[in-house]
Amino acid sequence: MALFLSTTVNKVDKKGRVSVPAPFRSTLAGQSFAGIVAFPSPELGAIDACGIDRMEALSASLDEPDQYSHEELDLARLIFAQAEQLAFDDTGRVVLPRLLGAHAHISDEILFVGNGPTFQMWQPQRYKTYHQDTLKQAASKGVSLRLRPIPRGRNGNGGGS
Amino acid sequence: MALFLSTTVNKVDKKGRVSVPAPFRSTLAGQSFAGIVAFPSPELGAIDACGIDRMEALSASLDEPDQYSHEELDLARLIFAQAEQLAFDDTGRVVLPRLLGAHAHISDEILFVGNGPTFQMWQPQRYKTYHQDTLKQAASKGVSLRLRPIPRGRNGNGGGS
DNA sequence: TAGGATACCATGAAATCCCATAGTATCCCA
DNA sequence: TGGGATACTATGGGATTTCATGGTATCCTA
Repeated sequence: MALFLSTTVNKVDKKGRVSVPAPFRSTLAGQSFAGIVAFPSPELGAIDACGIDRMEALSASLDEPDQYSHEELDLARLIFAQAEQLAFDDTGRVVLPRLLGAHAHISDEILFVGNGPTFQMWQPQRYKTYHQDTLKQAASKGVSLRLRPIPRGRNGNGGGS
Repeated sequence: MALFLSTTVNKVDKKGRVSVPAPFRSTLAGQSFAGIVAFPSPELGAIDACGIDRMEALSASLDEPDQYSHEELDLARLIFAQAEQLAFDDTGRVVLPRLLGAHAHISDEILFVGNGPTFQMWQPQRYKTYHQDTLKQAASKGVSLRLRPIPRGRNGNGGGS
């Protein structure tokens, strides 16, 4: 299962090329398309991204009847329409399409941030304020995430001597 | 299920490498990633850590509908963003990222504390005062820990699982 | 043929691997 | 039960590989 962690700042060169962080690339290794799928984040001025597998899973689940509301279906269509498949070159870079870069106000620096099953790309400064706002929101509402759900892990660990 | 116990002080060398205590390593043996996942403890000046299985469980639960509030989702993303995957080298060491070390004020010594399903890393001196404060708090309020059935769901929530 | 895009090559810095060592705990055998 | 041998843990340093990044050449399209 794909798991994206950590935060990295990389450069955008004048051709629009960006190195996808190596750890992200290895969590994507083995998927049916060697690259990422990126689309504008619906609510934030950022770019959402994931591997092709997740998009295929989403696509499949859209065919299941009665799983989604009308609004969700509309949103899903929008996402598919705006999504781009960005292939890795042989050093692990992708070319950031103009439109996506513009949506996120990205010029010469780009911030990759892991979101668990997906990741995002931000203009570094804008992410910083978003990050702080999130903390403030959480504090003001008294929310704290104590990693509380422990849905039972997968196979029991084999280690236990 | 992973269980981390006991307390150990180890050294941080000038490359930032630290030996993860051997008992912790065997607790983690058999997980899908040979290493630890570490992220800044939100409130304490310390580092929280666990195995990849726990993060994957959290990640998977994020895709379950209606499990989390909007604020909780945002906060969970923040944790993923700040988390780092630290791989063991062949002698069982990991490299402590600068940012995490700075967050916990760790320079050349690091203290590993088992917390049950997770563990923490502290600057030894700071842990000492935290430890004492905790004891004082407990004493002044007459709190003592008794065993009781593991709560499955938190109160006020559907219960789930 | 011009323009944009893609593939190929080069490089410095940083992370990772590999080897070496000392101290400690454990085991084995008499 | 004592003593030596052995295995393992924690630590240090050097060598090698990987990563991110920049530039040049080639291709396709218009």
